[in-house]
Amino acid sequence: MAKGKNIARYRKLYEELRDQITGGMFLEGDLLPSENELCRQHNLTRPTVRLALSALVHEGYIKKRQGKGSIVNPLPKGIGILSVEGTTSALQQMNLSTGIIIPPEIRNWARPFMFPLPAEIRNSGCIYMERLRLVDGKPLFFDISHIPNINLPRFITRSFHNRSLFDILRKNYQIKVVGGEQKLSAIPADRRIAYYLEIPKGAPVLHLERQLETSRPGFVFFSSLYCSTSDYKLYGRF
Amino acid sequence: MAKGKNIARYRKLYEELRDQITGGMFLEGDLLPSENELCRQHNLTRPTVRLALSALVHEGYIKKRQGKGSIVNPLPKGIGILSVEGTTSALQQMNLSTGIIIPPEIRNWARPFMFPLPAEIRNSGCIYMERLRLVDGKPLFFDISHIPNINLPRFITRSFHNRSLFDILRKNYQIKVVGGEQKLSAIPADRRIAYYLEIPKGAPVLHLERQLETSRPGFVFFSSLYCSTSDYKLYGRF
DNA sequence: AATTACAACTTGTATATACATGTTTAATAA
DNA sequence: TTATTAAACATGTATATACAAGTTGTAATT
Repeated sequence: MAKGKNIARYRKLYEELRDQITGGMFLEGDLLPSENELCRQHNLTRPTVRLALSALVHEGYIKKRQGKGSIVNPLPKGIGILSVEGTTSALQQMNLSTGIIIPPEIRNWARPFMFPLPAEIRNSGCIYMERLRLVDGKPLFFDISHIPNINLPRFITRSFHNRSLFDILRKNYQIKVVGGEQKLSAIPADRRIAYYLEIPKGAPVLHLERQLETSRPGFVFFSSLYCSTSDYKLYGRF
Repeated sequence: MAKGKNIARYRKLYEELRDQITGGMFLEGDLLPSENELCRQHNLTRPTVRLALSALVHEGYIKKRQGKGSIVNPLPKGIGILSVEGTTSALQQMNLSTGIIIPPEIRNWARPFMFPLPAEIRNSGCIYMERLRLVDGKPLFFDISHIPNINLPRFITRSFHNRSLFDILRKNYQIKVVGGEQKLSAIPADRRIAYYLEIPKGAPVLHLERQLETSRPGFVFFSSLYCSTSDYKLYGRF
């Protein structure tokens, strides 16, 4: 498939600017080219350019000031996880590694599940995956993903090494996360969590359960995350 | 002042639809009037109507499906706190009450503060307030607000009873929260927190520190929240 | 009766244009 | 030199229009 052919022009501009920001081409406080300048550079009109910019605003990469311009926000110094963005994004300088505990495999959906499951999804297989995210060698997240096995060719064979699930879905399958629900709680670590996160049993742990809704109608997926926040706090822009 | 005069037309439509959704005029799964219908009803053009709708999408009130329409999302059944929306919003049916522990008062800013303070804010006074949010009589949140005392006439005398700080800022001062940062951790409850939340000392508690950025340039405010999640989980749409 | 094709309606994308309003800089006047 | 003014430029708001693409119900066809 001629990837990148039928993708909206505002979306391509969004991807380009986003890559430039996360890639360090712009630094905190820098101004993006003005809207009219972007129009000229990409041969677009202002409403189209503004579509791309408002997506960047929405996701916290930039802020806009009338009369001033589009100002690049600081990249999250902690672990960006609470906004719509995925775990690994925008973690340039931190030494983040990923340990695969259970590689992607097809399973049945657990019953009961953390969120009510639509019938189409419950009847499909579930791609199950367990990962441990380490920062500077110290385990920080224990991450369980549940993804409906619907029209995701070659998904299981892809490498998730230091790549966000969000990035893979967006770039390889044109599936964009457009929103979702999350449930958050502070719980004492059980034996298994304590073992993986290398903390005492019973220590406070953040538990985040998320249902991610996507631009593909009916396609939602799920994430369950246990975080040790004794050394690092969870950080997010929104 | 003739309030509601110089406010953008798309913003008034947004407020109207938002009130209708949170007020129960639309139920989960209902379709909003189509964009063209809203154009006719309010004598606007589609780009303007779409501005209002995209704000509702952004804040999780609706989702849109091409060819279908604008579909109303379920109102959060838990406590909506993680998205941009304030604490009290969208809690129609739950019996939420607010106990004022320390009513709004002028203080100096604490040093060190949870976020770095811009000079203009550090030199201004700080409106400090402590509240306890109870659901069905059970304390759930211990909420500390820090607001710069800059051009907020009559702020201290306003009633915060069952009103979200966000609503007050938006409707009385035309200050909209446009984003921010948050730091999240799971900590053991200290004596004071345990006392207010009526839980054992050392029980896991969610700690949420937020810096809220607004549509008024340079105006940010802060919130520090301690939540007991043993009975209710924190719930958010994003 | 079941299927197909189409029409009507929906949101998505994009252009072109205009004026309002906030910010910055440079020219001008005191 | 300092203060004021104006111009240039930034984003914000709004209109008008057009076509693409997804959804749904209906009418025609098999």
